[in-house]
Amino acid sequence: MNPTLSFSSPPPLNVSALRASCSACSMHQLCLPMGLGESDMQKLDQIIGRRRKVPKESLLYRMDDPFINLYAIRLGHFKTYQVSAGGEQQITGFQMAGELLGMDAISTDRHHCDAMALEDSEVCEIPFGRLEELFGTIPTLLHHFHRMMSREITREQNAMLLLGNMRAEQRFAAFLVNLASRYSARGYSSTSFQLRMSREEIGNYLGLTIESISRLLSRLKKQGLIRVANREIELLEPDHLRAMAAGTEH
Amino acid sequence: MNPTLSFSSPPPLNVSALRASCSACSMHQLCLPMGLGESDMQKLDQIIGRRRKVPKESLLYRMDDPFINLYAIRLGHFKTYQVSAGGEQQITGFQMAGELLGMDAISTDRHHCDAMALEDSEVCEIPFGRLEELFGTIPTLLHHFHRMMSREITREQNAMLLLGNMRAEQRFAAFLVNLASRYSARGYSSTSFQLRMSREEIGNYLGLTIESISRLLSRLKKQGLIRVANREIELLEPDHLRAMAAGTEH
DNA sequence: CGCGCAATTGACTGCCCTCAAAAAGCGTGG
DNA sequence: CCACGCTTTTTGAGGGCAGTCAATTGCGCG
Repeated sequence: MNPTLSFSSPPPLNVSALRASCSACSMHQLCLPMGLGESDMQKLDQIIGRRRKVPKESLLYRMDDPFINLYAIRLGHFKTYQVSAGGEQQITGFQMAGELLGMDAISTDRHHCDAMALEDSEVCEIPFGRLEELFGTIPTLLHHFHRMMSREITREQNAMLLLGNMRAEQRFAAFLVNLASRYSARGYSSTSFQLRMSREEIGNYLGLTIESISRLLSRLKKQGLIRVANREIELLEPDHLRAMAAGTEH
Repeated sequence: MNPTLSFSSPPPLNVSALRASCSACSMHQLCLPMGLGESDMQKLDQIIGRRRKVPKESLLYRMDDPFINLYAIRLGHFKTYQVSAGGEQQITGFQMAGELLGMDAISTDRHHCDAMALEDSEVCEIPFGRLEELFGTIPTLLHHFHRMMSREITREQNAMLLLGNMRAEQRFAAFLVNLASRYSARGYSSTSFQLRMSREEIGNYLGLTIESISRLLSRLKKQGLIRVANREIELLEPDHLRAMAAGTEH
């Protein structure tokens, strides 16, 4: 073999460079390693599994799959949904970069829902068993993990409030405002972004039909609160939308 | 002082007997100490704070209270509810003995909802800071805690499915079936129990009005699926109710 | 017995769903 | 570039499920 091939200089460092690295990841201020020092972050890097590309519309995991890994989203968007005994599906959340997938699987050691990529995406595998071992030596990591799980709980409580108490218009405004604040936290515009999900998926998540979503978009557009072109959306009156979401607009 | 007073034989053991004790608690197979050995359970006992009685209709904590303790329910029932910006309240769950309250507060260090006793109840205070210290030395405890948080997440995902996808009758059947299985897990009858909450509270939780709940009760009664007398309820056809909840009855 | 609150029942309304058709995107291939 | 087919979205008309409003009944308690 030709000794000039790069095969001949293989410090294991490169291997780990091919693997995921939290310190180099643009999401580390939002994701699991938030608040960790340099050395703790390296320990975390060592247990993080490979990066995995997840093409649009493919499943990261499906319900009842055995639970091995949590997944941190590096790039892209996902939806998680449950399928009821009667075959109906309910989307339980839309996730974006920096968020953690799979925490609902811990309780039964099997995934509790399907997770599908809404666009070509990329995740880091986090073997949960090894993560739990790390918790013993990095209390900061443990505490932040608890915050992330707790955050997931409050997120879903908010969704319950939305589904149980709000009228269609209010739900939709809350949905837009929620997306806006999450993009804002990631350094993107909070007033102008792309909807990564179809009208049908929005409707499913909000407990409404696709027709209702379409009508709501038309109405808000007519009222001058938003501008819409296909999946591109601009919030022209964020304050008004926030008030609408809070139910305090009148 | 009279040396015959019991003061003169004060092994600290008595003090801890006055405090909460997991090993002596009938709920320890369901609650936080599940699966712990004798010595680990004693370590847990040492950090558990006082028992606290919570009279009917009084608040264990309210939204925005600083987060100090988790609470394990020893006895009784609670409801947790959020109040939206518009002042509407949404019940996010009913909790019973062996369940943990307050996990939604970890993410922000403030409670995210109100927790009110539905009847005279009793809880154990669990100082969360000290619990986190224990996690480093009792991996079993940590793992079980994660399961309980994860369980809370799946519980709420199920509630989202219910609120987003089900018709009124299906929601109510799912509600009854859920209560039944939780009483069953606690060694009580799964077919005959007391509703600890009002019709109004049931309706609020299920995203329905009190009138709808009342009509549903009447209809299921007329169909011979249940027997009702005030808050006493008996499930006469649990299989049928399960099928109704699953949406597979026809 | 009478008061107050909770629950039930009935009549009617309205929000959102269902059904249906037209319009707009979007990828493919001529 | 346009034609074509397919999917997604929009728009319209009408219906139904659960909500609203209102009156009655039942139950606990002084």
